[in-house]
Amino acid sequence: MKKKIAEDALKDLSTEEKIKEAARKLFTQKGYAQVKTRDIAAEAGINLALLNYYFRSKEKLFELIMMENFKKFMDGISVKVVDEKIPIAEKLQRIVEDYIDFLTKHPDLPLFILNELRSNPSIIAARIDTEVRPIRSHLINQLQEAIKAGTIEPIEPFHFMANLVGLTIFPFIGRPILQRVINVNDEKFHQLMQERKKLIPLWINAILHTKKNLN
Amino acid sequence: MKKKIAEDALKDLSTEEKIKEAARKLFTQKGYAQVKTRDIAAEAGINLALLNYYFRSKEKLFELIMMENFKKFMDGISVKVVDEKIPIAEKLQRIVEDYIDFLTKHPDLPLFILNELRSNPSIIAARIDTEVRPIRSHLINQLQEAIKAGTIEPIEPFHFMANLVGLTIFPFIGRPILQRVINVNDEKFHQLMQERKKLIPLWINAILHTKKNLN
DNA sequence: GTCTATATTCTGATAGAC
DNA sequence: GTCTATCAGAATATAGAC
Repeated sequence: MKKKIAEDALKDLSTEEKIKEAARKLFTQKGYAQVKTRDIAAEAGINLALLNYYFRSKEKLFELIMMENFKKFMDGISVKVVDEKIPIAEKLQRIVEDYIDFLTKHPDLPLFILNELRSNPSIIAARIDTEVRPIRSHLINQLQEAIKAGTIEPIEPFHFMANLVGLTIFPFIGRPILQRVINVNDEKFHQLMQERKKLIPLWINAILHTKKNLN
Repeated sequence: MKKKIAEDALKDLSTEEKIKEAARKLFTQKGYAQVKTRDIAAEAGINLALLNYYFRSKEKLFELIMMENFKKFMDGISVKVVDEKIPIAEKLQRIVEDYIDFLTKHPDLPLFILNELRSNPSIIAARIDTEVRPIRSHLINQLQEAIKAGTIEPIEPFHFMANLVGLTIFPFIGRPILQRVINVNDEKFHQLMQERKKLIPLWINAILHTKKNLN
């Protein structure tokens, strides 16, 4: 029984939350400069003055959204990864699966983050050090142990990370161009992303067993 | 013998070219809305009025830059790929090598393109159809022939493209976060990108020989 | 808390002197 | 062709009534 929900998802929220949700949506989609305070007010279905009443300024509101987006983006990775002592191959499966689910729900986040990072590298620096580094260390340590044990071929941690993240995230940020070039509709796209949950770990595994015969 | 070049690379250019170069730099780095006409004038070392004198409006100037950027981005791929009848593995080496060289010279282009594509999908649609599709067709045809011949394992063209482009481009757009997470300096970064010229084709090859045993 | 009206600042574009 | 000064409109923020 489908009730009329979608008409305005903001209906049940407090005014403050309505503004925040409207701002989150627009800022994340378009970035700071493209979004006008009037757009946010219109999207939230409230008056322009209320934005300043609740959040003082456009800039403060944006900072709030940005911080929450960073947190969301980080949490997308960090769960379930650090503590457990399962083998790296299996761990990859979980990471990729979780992150593809996450990206399906929040497809605009990566580009938002990458743009912010370029124009504002310092803001996130501290967060990376405290939040991402531990995960990285854990994963990279496990990688290097496996290399030392001879289970996998030697690989630079940078390459490993770039491959893992690139294979997982890139289809989402390159989606418009990829879908047009390969001629794939939205349904097929999501089906392919589901496939990638299984395939990426397989591929990473293949990469980790490829002898690097440079020159 | 190093002459004092870098102080102002715009020095020898005509006023019109100075403005265009300044606009290219800023628009490509930050996007349309973030850049103010006054920023461009300052960067070019000229007066604000001259921007309108030469280019009529900010929008016209941006469109000019955008088109040139698209062309550059496309040309980065299209050369050398279509006509020749060399095997796909070898072709991949050339594509990846050329494109990494290209991205090293123009590291801001991918994010610029991806942002434009999201906010303005229609503009590029036609260009993709006329310019990228032929290359795609050629490469994908070759891929599917190899699959039919049993030379490589079956793979969705979408996955193949997403992997190829993702592995090549992503390190450049994710550079700020990757470098911080893995703790890699600029020199090392470029060294790693040189390595990837050889490694990515190797990895793609490994992927193309991985049996997809789903479920 | 919410609104309308208005003040203030920013930004793109032009007029007119040189 | 180049500059200074300025305008017109857009965009953010606030005052003040309800």
